[in-house]
Amino acid sequence: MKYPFQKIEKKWQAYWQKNRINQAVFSKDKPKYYLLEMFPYPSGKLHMGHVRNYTIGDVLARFKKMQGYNVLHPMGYDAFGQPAENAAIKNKADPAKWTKQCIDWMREEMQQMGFSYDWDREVATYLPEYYKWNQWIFLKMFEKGLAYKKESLVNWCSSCQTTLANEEVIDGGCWRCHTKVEQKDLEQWFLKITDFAQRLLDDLKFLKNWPSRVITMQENWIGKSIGVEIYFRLCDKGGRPTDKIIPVFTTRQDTIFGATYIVLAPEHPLIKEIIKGLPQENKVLEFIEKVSKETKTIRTAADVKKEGVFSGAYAVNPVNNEKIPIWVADYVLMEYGTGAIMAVPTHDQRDFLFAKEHNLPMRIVIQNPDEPNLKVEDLTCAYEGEGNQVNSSQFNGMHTSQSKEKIADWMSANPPKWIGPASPKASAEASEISHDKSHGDLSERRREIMGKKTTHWRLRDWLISRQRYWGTPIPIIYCDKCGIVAAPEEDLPVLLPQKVAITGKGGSPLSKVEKFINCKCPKCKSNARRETDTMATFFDSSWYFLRFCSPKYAKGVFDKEEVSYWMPVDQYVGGIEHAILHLLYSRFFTKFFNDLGLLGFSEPFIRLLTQGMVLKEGEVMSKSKGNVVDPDIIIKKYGTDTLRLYIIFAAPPEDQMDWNERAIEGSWRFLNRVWNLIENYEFKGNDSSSSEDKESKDLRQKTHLTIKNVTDDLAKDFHLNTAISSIMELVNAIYVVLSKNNNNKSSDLAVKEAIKTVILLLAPFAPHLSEEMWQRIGNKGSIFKESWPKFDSNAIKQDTITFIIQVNGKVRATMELPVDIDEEKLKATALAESNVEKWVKDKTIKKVIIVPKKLVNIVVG
RNA sequence: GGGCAAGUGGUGGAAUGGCAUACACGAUGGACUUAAAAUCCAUUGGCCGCAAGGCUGUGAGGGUUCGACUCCCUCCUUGCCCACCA
Repeated sequence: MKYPFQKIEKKWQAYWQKNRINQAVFSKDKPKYYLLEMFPYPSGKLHMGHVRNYTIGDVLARFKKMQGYNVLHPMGYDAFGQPAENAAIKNKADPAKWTKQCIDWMREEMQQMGFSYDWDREVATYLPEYYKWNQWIFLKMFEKGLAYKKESLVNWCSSCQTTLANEEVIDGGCWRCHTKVEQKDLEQWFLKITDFAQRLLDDLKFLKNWPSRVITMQENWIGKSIGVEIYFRLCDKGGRPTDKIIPVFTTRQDTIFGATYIVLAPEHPLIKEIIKGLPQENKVLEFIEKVSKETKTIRTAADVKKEGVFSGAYAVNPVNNEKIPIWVADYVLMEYGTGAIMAVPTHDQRDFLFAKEHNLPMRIVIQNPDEPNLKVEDLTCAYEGEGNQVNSSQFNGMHTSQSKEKIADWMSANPPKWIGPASPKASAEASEISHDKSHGDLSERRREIMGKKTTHWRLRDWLISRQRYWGTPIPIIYCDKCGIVAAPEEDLPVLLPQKVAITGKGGSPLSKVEKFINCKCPKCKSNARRETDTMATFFDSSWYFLRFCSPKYAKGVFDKEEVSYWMPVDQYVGGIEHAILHLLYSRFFTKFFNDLGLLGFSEPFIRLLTQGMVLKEGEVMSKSKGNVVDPDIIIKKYGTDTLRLYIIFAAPPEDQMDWNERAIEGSWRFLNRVWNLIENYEFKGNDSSSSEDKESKDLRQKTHLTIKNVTDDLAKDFHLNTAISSIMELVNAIYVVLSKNNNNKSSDLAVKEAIKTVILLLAPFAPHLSEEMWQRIGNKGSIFKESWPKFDSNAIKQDTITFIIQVNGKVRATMELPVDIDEEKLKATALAESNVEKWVKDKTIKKVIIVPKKLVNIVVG
């Protein structure tokens, strides 16, 4: 008989809603458990990726609930963003209406999946009651100097007509539409995430329950390098050192004596000044012009030949007063370090290739201990390894493992070996060399030293301005008299105007809405203008997990007491694609709130599970490939529980899973087998007396072993797929007993216990079926009010064990023997076994290894 | 170029130092059926053998160990992340 999933699923979904089974109530009586899945972008339709993500989360949430935790399991919508705006342009619809419609559809689909969300806590980021707090947070950051406006080269997507954060540029393209990203000079709002770089890096060590690859990805992204900023001095046309300084950053200060030229990035602000009036001027300008036309992707492709030109100018190396030429080349990037490098062709492969190409001088300063007395003429590539210093003045003979530190200290503490004008004073001109304050503060730079130990970060400040309509308005006002002024807190939210013409072209749509733009300056009351950019939507999602704790709280961004109870999130489940973006931003926001004194912790997510993608025949499901499997169709055919079970069973949660239309039949068959356990078996009636026959005992043992295995799998390492295998094994064992006994009452008690256990263990995976069966075997109320079964250690205890008998490590027999058999007897029994005897006779027994309760290995020679 | 994963039957996968391939899909054979579907039963890594049993087998090669899918070294392959990062 097939189980009637249509009826059952509707029935229990209605029951859960009516009885508020999933409502999370603030209560300190029970331990809390906050389980969160990454909220979706409301596209209007759940795809298999969502189904997998939310099923994994739901299994864990329901399991924790049955274990007696007070579970918070909320859901919401990341509702601002370009897709809705683009859909609105396409359909000539209002993005707000469109978004609301999509949310309604998605909510219905999620309810149809039977996910145990507390729907009273639903949040949607496009609602003023939510984005008001985005604006509040922004103002707090502005107040603390963490939100600032700056003109700089930024990533620009011509297709999306907006700027992008560094984290949103993937392989040189826009993360949404893959259009090649251009560099544009624009004035934009940034968040100073770089102020948190050290803490974001250090605190990764607390995230013991995050996948190591996410940790590594974040480490790489933050990208700390420790080195030395070395101060080269620019020479005038007569070749004498001036007081202008060119700082270069290196992590290889041990090679400073081998620096034979300097290279500036083509965008370096000092170049034009350096080349003025020199014969090379035009050639250099032409080169800069040429490079500026290349996209970053082309320029940074690894196999491209390095190109460059001599600037005509020279600089002086502070450690030995050596005059070396300044080049301009495309292999040096303005974004990293100081935009200038010292080139050591003998010990850096890029410099080596460039020097060979342009016939630049080389000098060996590190000798490879395995290949000493290397000469420049013999080099076919740079030697980048460790070794002993040569040609390095007082450091000669020292190994790089020591010299690195020694040279850094020496440069930081000693004056440069200038010849020429006396120690130069800090000049305003010189401080313009640095293009970004985060790369080292020139005003503090001491000119009395050769260099300074410095740390550089790959992490850049977070660009949050978007020239789009569908987002949170940045609450800033521009006044001709007062400059940049924060919108007053009492005026929040600065509402996003309705009925705005959106074309997707020609800058921020809000800039054309006179009513929105024109306002009074909060300070001087004269006419002023509002900021027309909106916030990147990653801003919205960087704190939504906090809002869930008190979603309707009107007096502040969140209720401190509720947050201190529920937070941090105990288990977060989501896609690996957010390994950097969302997860880094959320960590940053949490630290910021912690600094404000609003939170008593600085990491938002204790445990993280990144689920794998759902593929079809090895390919990502996508509309363009036409290989999308619609969850709705599967649900209509097999029901939600089958879909949920299959998606968990098919692969471990972290791995990719390949959608297999046929394999889902197995899950469907299994649920029917479970259903038929009570259809075919007379469950009601008096329990017959417990029997001590072997069959009952074995089944009881299997039941309790299954409880142990499933509990471990769910609690420890997310082995959700094997949890289901264990339940399947138990069901198989029940059928074996039933078929043998033909409903013989002697094993009745054990069978009943086993069936009951199956229903309970299956509840997190197949909640509807379990509820129905639980009721049908005579229980009242929801199964989720039941406690998770506990195994009886006596039932698991075995009297006998199958010992493995090996001879020279090869299995020659297995023997069923008492657990507590003593070693001598075990040895004797094993040796007496006929097959073992065959392998042992005529040979000398060298050794017998006994592993208690497991095996005997007889080593013969 | 650097980093991190992973590599097991026809397929998804299990086993984290102790019986390799649990559980499931598929396949083959059988029962039931007029027939099919559904269901149930049996078999299912390869080779040898009537059988008992044996040999072989977890990407390749080496090592540690009484014993290695598991630990170590070298290499190959695939996936992901970062990348002219100085």
